[in-house]
Amino acid sequence: MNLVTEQAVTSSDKTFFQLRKDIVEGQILPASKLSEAELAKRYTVSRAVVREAINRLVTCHLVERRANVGARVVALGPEGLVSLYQVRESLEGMAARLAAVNMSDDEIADLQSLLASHLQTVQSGDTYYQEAGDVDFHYRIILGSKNDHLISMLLEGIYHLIRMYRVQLGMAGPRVTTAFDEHKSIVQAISNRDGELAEILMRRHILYTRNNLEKKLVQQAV
Amino acid sequence: MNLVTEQAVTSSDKTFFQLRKDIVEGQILPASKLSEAELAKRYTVSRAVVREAINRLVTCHLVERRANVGARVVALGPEGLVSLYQVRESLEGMAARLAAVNMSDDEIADLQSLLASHLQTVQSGDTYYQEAGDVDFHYRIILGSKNDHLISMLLEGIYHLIRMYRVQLGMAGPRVTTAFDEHKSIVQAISNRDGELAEILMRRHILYTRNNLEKKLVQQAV
DNA sequence: AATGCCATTATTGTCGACAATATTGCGAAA
DNA sequence: TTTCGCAATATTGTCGACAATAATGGCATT
Repeated sequence: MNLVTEQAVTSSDKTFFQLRKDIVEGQILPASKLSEAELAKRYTVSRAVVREAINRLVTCHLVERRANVGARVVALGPEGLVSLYQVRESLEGMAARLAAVNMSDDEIADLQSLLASHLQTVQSGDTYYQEAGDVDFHYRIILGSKNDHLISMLLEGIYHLIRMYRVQLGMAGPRVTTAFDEHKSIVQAISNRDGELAEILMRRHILYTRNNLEKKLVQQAV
Repeated sequence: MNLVTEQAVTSSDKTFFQLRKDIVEGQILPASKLSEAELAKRYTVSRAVVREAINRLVTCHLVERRANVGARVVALGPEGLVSLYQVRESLEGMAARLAAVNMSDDEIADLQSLLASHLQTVQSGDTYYQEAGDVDFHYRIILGSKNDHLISMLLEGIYHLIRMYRVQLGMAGPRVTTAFDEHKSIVQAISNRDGELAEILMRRHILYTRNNLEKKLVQQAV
């Protein structure tokens, strides 16, 4: 299966994608139980395909399963968010380092033009596509690492969990202009083929994002 | 399921562990096909449990599956080893950083005594337990990070793949005394609660190990 | 009234059979 | 002879039913 254009070929794939979507987007609430029989009825498939879909969700760390008891959607806590961002900082920092070495000149040019279009968006005050743009930016660098292990861990593992947090905490993400400057310097480092700097900047960028999220989390708790 | 003391409760668990063992230890060769029917006969279980076991192996990146075609044990190449070690360097560096903050004083004391016992082993010229000792060292630091995502990625993901490589390349691992000194300085940084240094040293340590493996790989190719 | 035990019930784990898809090998046409 | 297409075969995907295990509730005992 391709990592980016995930296309569902089997019935189990579709159920998996559907369930993942429902969980990440909050249709199915955290800590809720996933009954195999019930889901089988809901999606009009056999219990076997639901089972397989659930197993895949387990490997994404989106649900947890106990033998002979059942599967529950993970419960999100502040510690979970922190630990997730620690892993993300580590992996995506390495991705930036590798991207600086492994991206082609064309890919870097594309990345720069993406950045330019983001600048336009920011200046026009349009905030709607901001998150999508941010995701696009990070995706390109991750893919630019050309490291399959890294790519799959980030794109089919961590990123869905992070999206789930974002939806759950109801944050479309502020920090637009400052984040843009950070993106800009990362691209600069990559186009200079300076992997070490790219890694440092990417890690800082993610750390700032995390701090920002935690701040919001505290506000929300009050 | 506990991450360290993995105990098989279900039939599918046992089959999974058995298959993983057979693959990692080379009983089942890389790039060989995993026929569901054949394995079901071999282990005297139903095809469903074999299927589930194979799916779990897929998530460990030990086998690859294509829809309607089947599953094959991954083929190991030099690039794969490099990309694996890049991920390991990144994650385990972060683990060391976190361990410096999150390990208890008792755990650090245990780590130091482990190091002392390793010194004894090295001085006595005994090389047999060297690899086990090395694994034990790294495990403690990984667990010391107290980050569940990090722990599961490393211990139930990457480490089995690395073991597979080691077995496949037939290297019990040299570099005993130098590696010991590196371990020593890492422990020093951790007991000083210096996370930043611990991360740098761990990353260097893993990079050296990788360079050493690559050298062996080239020698073998000649 | 509270607690511990046992039967009941519901849910998950396992199985064998059938359906759908990919591979293989044969034969026909260029 | 080579290549294309089709039929035969083998393997995977899906299904419903049964077995095993855990959660539930009532009953008896203290």
